[in-house]
Amino acid sequence: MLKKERQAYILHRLNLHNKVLSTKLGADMKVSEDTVRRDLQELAQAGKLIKVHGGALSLAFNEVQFNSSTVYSQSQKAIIAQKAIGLIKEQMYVLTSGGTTIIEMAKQLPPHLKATFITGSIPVLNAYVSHPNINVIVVGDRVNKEARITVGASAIARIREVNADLCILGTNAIDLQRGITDSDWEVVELKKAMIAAAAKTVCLTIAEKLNSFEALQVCGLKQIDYLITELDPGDKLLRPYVKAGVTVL
Amino acid sequence: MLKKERQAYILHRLNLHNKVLSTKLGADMKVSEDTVRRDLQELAQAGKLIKVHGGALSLAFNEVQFNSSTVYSQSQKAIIAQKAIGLIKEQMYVLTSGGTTIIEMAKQLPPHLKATFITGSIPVLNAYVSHPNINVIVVGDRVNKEARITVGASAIARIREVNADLCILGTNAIDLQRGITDSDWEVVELKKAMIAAAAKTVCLTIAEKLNSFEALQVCGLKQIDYLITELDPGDKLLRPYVKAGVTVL
DNA sequence: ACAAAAACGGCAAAAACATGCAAAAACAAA
DNA sequence: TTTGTTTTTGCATGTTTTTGCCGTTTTTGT
Repeated sequence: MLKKERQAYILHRLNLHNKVLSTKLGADMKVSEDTVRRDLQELAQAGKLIKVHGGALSLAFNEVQFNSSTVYSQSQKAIIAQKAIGLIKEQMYVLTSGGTTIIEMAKQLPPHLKATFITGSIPVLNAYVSHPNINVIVVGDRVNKEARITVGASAIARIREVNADLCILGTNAIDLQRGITDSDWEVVELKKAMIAAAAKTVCLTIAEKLNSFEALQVCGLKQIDYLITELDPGDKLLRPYVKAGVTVL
Repeated sequence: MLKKERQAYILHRLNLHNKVLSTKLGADMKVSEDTVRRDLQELAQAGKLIKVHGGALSLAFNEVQFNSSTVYSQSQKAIIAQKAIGLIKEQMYVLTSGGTTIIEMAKQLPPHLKATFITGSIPVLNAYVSHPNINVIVVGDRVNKEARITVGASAIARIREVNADLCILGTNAIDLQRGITDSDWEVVELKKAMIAAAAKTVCLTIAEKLNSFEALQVCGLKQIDYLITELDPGDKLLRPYVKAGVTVL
């Protein structure tokens, strides 16, 4: 096997799997690991891949994984937030859960907007109260320290009394079969109540969380009216959700 | 699994769920917990996450706004806070209003203290939720933007349901004839309810506000069990209050 | 205050790496 | 073709990195 051939093969494998192992390459190409190592070294020098201990990683892998600065997916979440804000009309009553995406949305609410927001999440609350025009209603009850959200029977009872126009949920995991799922029982109960109390349910999630799931179901896909991700609505990742009857924005 | 891959996976999981556990990561990636711990250590060093006992937290979660801006009479309020904390015993239920003095108290609560605090004040709430052991109950209702406290019929109804041991009030004005007075009608209503719902009422105020009054009465002096200022209890400024039957600390 | 869980630090085995070297192969020029 | 030079490759050697293990210390929850 020629040197150029070998290196082409390495890049080929790299495109396929995003990673290669020196040992495996050596075995597959029937050359010594030293040779492979030298090849990897050259390719790394040429900027064709990223050399790591034990093998190499594709450049694409690195971009995807490490392009985030301080706040992960900040820009994606900003896009999602803007789309969600588009659904909120003047004088609406909006129920919102917690989560960084919701916080991002709260921060970006246009200053002139007059609407009423209802939440039990402390961090979201903090974002809302600095807005000049919106009304804020707090759902009271015991505070769940991990999620920093009010949970409990009273919170759920209060939410049941609400007739909101929108319920906007930050989502931990969403999946075609299982719908929205979460890991905290108390939070799940709360979200269920919020969905029941609103005319329309909006689900915010970064594309990464699509097709993942956790232990407890919040609701099925059918109960979701809008799904918002940072992707273009026509993206092929979203197609199954469109087929399932969800409006994707 | 390569080291970089592992670390990318950790960040991935972290940004998905805002927290990771060393044990779970070790099991999922089929490496020892020591390896995970070392990975977390490196990532923490690089500022990609926040290492905590048992795992790590995402940077995004850490965004809490504690504006430690110049609080008026900070040192006096710290003294008052300490005296007030002396009244709080284990397992007590404590109703608190808002105000910078109460916030100061909340920040200084000893870490081991196990008690339940009930409040409708957003800034106070923020201080409470970062305490490791106390339970926090939020009184829900509409948020009064000026006072950053929940107000309204529902809030008052919820407070009426409470049987607290202590009601600790930050005070705007106190006076021998008029007792505690305030300027915001909604806040006054709320404070009245809080006093009624607790066995003992504690009034916190800096000496400056002694012998001043505002338009609306919260309660008379007789309803106050403890008066706490930064002054020595024997100070002559406080003597009239002692005579009126208030316990001055 | 106590028991369990987690973190720390050192250790050692294994894997991966770097380096030097020599044989083999490829190449260039006579 | 022959000869000398360069490149490539595999191997031996010693070094570094990585990783799991283990005993000790720290932290945590009850």
